[in-house]
Amino acid sequence: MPSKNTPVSIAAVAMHAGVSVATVSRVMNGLDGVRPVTRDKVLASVTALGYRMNHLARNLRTAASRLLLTMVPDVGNPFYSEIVRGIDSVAREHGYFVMLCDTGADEGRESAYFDLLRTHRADGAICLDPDTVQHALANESNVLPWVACCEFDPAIAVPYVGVDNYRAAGDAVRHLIERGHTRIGLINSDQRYRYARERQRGYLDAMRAAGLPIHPEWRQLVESLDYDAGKHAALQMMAQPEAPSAIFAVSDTLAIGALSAMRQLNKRVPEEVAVIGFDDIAIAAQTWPPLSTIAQPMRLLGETAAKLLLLRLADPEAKVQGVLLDHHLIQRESS
Amino acid sequence: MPSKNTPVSIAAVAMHAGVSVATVSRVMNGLDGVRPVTRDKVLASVTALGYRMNHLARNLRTAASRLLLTMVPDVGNPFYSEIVRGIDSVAREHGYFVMLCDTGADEGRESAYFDLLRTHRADGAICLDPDTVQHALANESNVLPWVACCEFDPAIAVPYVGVDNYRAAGDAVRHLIERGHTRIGLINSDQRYRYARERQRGYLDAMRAAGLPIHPEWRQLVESLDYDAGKHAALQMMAQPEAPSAIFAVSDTLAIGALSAMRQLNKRVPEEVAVIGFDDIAIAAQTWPPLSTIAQPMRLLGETAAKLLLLRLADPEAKVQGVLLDHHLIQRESS
DNA sequence: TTGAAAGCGCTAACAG
DNA sequence: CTGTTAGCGCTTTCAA
Repeated sequence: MPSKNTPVSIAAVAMHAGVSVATVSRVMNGLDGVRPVTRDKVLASVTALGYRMNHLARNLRTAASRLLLTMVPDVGNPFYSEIVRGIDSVAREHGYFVMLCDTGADEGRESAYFDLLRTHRADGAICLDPDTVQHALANESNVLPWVACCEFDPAIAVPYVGVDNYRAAGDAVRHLIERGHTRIGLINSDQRYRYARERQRGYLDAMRAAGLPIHPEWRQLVESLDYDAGKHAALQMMAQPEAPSAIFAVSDTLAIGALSAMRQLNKRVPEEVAVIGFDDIAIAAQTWPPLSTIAQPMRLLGETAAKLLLLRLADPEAKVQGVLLDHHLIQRESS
Repeated sequence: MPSKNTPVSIAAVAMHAGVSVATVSRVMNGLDGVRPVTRDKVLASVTALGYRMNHLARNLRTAASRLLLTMVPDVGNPFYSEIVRGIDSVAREHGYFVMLCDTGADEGRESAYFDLLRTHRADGAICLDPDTVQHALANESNVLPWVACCEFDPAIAVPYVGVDNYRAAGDAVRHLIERGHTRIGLINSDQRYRYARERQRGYLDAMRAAGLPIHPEWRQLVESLDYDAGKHAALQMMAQPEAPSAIFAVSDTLAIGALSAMRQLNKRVPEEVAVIGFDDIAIAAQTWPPLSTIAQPMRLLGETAAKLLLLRLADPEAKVQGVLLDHHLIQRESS
């Protein structure tokens, strides 16, 4: 079976089978209205010639690529990869391929990727970038099919899925308070993210509601979500004269960095300082001590985002709603 | 500026500018042989109408999608995500988008993704799947442009990039031996991966070369590379009457799981049992104790793979070689 | 320097 | 049930 250099076209199959291209097309697309005998004849030619449809041509006709774009700020972050898995599974289930793009939360790069949508190389997009960069896409939201995942601004008319970050952060802080802490620090991330702003609001309000003191020095802002960033922030925070006895980090990666800082400082966790994270990524259960955290349903978040997008694709008119998923506290040994 | 529902085509621009579609095409592609006046006229119409080229149509003509496929066994594995970053950066530099696909190391899924190549929806592919599943693609290697990364079989005629797993594993074991260990265990992964088989060979030969005893019970095979798998394997290994005093895990994630197991067993690391991993993912420096490991140049691995593919795309005839990159030992506190 | 026209491989009316 | 035919939006000779 010589692998032909010239890819065989639908016309070649039609000729070989002694039918018209239309019939071949019908068979390839599983449309009915084709006599079994004819179908078999076509199928035989297909295998005989090793025919494979050129999707490019089909897409041009149908104006659909069956490709879904997923834009994430950082593919390396385990939080995002779990979400991506969720997206991928429902996309594949519906015959779509997903194209994963790492934007680095950069507006320019995101816009470049978004061009894939504008130029019909992708049918729809799921955006996990900061809501501040999402705003740039908001104008086109009515004409271009995209949905927001995790990050979203309810004010812009785009379907979204996420969690109630304000309440979740409050839950984390209230948990710390219940454990007897009064000096609670916050390691927060890039304020371009709405989740960061919301969680900070949750932290602040929970502290106030409990009548606890709020020290600006107990709040550290970091730019990236990697372990080192969390470590440095924690080190910084503990270097102060009156340091917190508990730390709430808005991401597990940051919290794990904080754990590492405590080790370096010879502070026992949770006896001397308690730590709680956010997300519940796989490694949170493996750290020392195992990390308490606010779990987000990552997989489901991704699946839901994909479903919302598919809905929007199926019916561009349908006004699809935003949806909030439940979080929950997982207490392990770090708090 | 009303966002038109009907996407404007090249014909619309031509009409608006009072030129032919051919001229518009020339301008869009930056070909010369167009009078500046004409060019400006066209450009003006382009912005006036908000024209964006339909790449689908262009691709059909040029038979190129500017899309590169990257097939990884598990997007959630931090080792792979760093490689993906490398691939992405050089691809983008050359005007390609990369489409990241999670195959789960499943032959069926990989084949489905590979269809994107066969049906012209992607120009080339980079495969990180087990060499055993790569074999299925080997027949088409001469006609379909793809390269292997990390996993590769030198026997099949496909460009590849990776490290010398045999020697690297030997280095890890020799390091443990130098630290005075004689009872060394191996946590190895799925034997469908050539790297797993090579590292095992490296382990075995290094042990033999040092005249050390080899106990089959000191070898644990796991199916997945997640933390839990490493933990269970380590637990299993330590449950034996004569347990190892050192463990070499073929992946950092596995090694981190082993660290977690030692904690549960109240074994001090490295005093009672030493642990060394492989890869040097970001979190390896943050564990307790910080993990010794064999570092792979992950980023460079990805960049090189992309470059090899680009080379193959530019000149399908050129016989591009396989390349091996250097690894190195990083000793931290777990050994 | 520009335009006319022929496809790229496929789908979808519309006929028969 | 099957075939004819007209495009999808673009690139690319070939002529003018």
